[in-house]
Amino acid sequence: MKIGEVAASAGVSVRALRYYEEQGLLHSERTRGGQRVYEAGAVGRVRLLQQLYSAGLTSSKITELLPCVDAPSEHTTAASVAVMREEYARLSAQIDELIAVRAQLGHILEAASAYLDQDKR
Amino acid sequence: MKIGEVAASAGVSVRALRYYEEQGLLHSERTRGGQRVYEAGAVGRVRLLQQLYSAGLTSSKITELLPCVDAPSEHTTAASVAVMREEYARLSAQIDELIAVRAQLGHILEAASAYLDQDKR
DNA sequence: CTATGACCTGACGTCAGCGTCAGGTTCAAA
DNA sequence: TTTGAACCTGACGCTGACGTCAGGTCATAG
Repeated sequence: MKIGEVAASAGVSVRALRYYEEQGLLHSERTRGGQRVYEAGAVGRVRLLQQLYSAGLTSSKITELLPCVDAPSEHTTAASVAVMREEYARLSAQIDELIAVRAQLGHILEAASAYLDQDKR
Repeated sequence: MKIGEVAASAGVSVRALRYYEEQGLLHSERTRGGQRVYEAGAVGRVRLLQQLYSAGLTSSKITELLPCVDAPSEHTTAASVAVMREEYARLSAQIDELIAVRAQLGHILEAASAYLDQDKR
């Protein structure tokens, strides 16, 4: 697969894919001419990256974690497990906070909707 | 209250408070000399802002929502309710995604921990 | 073989939410 | 009245994840 196809399939920009490679998060072969060629798994990999990014992880954190995902046996050190525990806790805290905010928004929404309904009568 | 006290109480920087004001999210009176003076409620307001920011809302979204929070009856329009519904949905989606990511991380962590334990024997 | 669309490598631009520095003013205690 | 901590307004700096433009190369359909 060429970079454009991967980008389209994964729903990201070509620039993003080059950026991921620059960060060491995505690997590619090259043609004689120097153009990037990806294995089929690349699309899934990119989707995973997107998920992790949108979960608030930074490139460097992902860099620390990916080796464990790729080869759990080879690169699992006490340090990487510690990083994962940290991120797990951070994620949990963030989730709780988001849920609290959503609940608040829910209350406000309810009141607002009721107000609008009443207004219509 | 002066800006330094509010900052300390709310656990944010003085710069952040000025920024919030610049964005129209936080109001203050002024002394004759031009220094900011806040009501007691400001600290809670700032905490709310922090929550919303950490929930991934941008200043402009918050700007759209705050009037509804402040005066639910006065500024509740169909448009603002629509914005709130959008944000509610976005939040829900984000929460689901985070939970999924956390679960993945959990699996990896489990495997990694097991591997380390086995290694020790 | 050639044309043209996709790809390449720099390298600078963007946007948000502040940090930080400069240079000057205000306030409250002593 | 003085002094020094806290405050003021610009205005530039920073970080991360890309967007975008320039100038050139590659690949493949016709």
